Amino acid sequence: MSKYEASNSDLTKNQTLVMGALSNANGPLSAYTILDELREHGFRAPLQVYRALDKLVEFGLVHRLESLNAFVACQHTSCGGDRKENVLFAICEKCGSVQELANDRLLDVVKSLAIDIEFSLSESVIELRGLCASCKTS
Amino acid sequence: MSKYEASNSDLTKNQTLVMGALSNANGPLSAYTILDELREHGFRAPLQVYRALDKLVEFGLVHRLESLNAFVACQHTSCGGDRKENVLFAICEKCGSVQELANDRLLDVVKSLAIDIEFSLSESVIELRGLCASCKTS
DNA sequence: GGTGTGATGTTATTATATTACATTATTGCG
DNA sequence: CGCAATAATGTAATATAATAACATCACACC
Repeated sequence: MSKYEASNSDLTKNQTLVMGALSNANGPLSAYTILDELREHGFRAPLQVYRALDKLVEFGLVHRLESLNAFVACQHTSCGGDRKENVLFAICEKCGSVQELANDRLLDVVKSLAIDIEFSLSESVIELRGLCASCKTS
Repeated sequence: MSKYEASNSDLTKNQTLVMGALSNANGPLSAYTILDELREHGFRAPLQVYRALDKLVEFGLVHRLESLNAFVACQHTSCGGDRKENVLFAICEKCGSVQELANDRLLDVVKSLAIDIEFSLSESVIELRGLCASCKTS
């Protein structure tokens, strides 16, 4: 199995459980929140969660939010391809919702900036903090 | 003292010590690394470091790197002004060096993107990962 | 001199993540 | 099939990062 061909049906038992927890959630979850939710399914230790998360992130099915130390299910209809690293997030500081975006213009600017400073770019962490559309008005 | 007027001479004893540790370092330091370096100066507990860091970040003299859980001295000749949040970082995954940048074009794109999705932007976390110019060639 | 505010000290605790090692499951191949 | 290699899992312990709670100290200001 190529690392780009992983689909939900290929996932192992633990990966499926973690993916399910993240898919059911309406926002990002911490590893320990996932652990607590999965105790009823036999999870006992953080490592069971972290190992599953590592693989899910590798498959592109889950993203790690660096500024939250949390994880969120990919919102693209088909992630796991070459756009895996080309995403950014708008994180609402009021309701905690996360909107995942892929913006070519922004990523082009990032890439050209990297070239300008002779930086060999492997990944961009872009996380916008603020208020989402609905929290902004309420 | 306005929060924009803080200079090194205004800093308290602990803030000065933490600022010194970060200024001497050639790259980012974790709060606990700072703690260890400052034990000889009487530091005993993490909170002494975190409280100083909170203020230094507020003053714009130090930036927090979200993807590293670490802190770095501001590299601008004069930070602490209105550009405080308008910076991004290129983090070398080989040597650990961090280059701080202020790029208007990138930040304009971020702002217009936020407008597009009706997101009220308060802060942008932009951290590029890859290889710096010198590590790239060696 | 008393009062308010900010800084500091200290202990304990919570939150996040990894190391180390043993075991089990699955895959691929002769 | 039987075996070896690889991947996944289980478990305990530990490392790392950050905060809570509470007491005390320093100092400006009236």
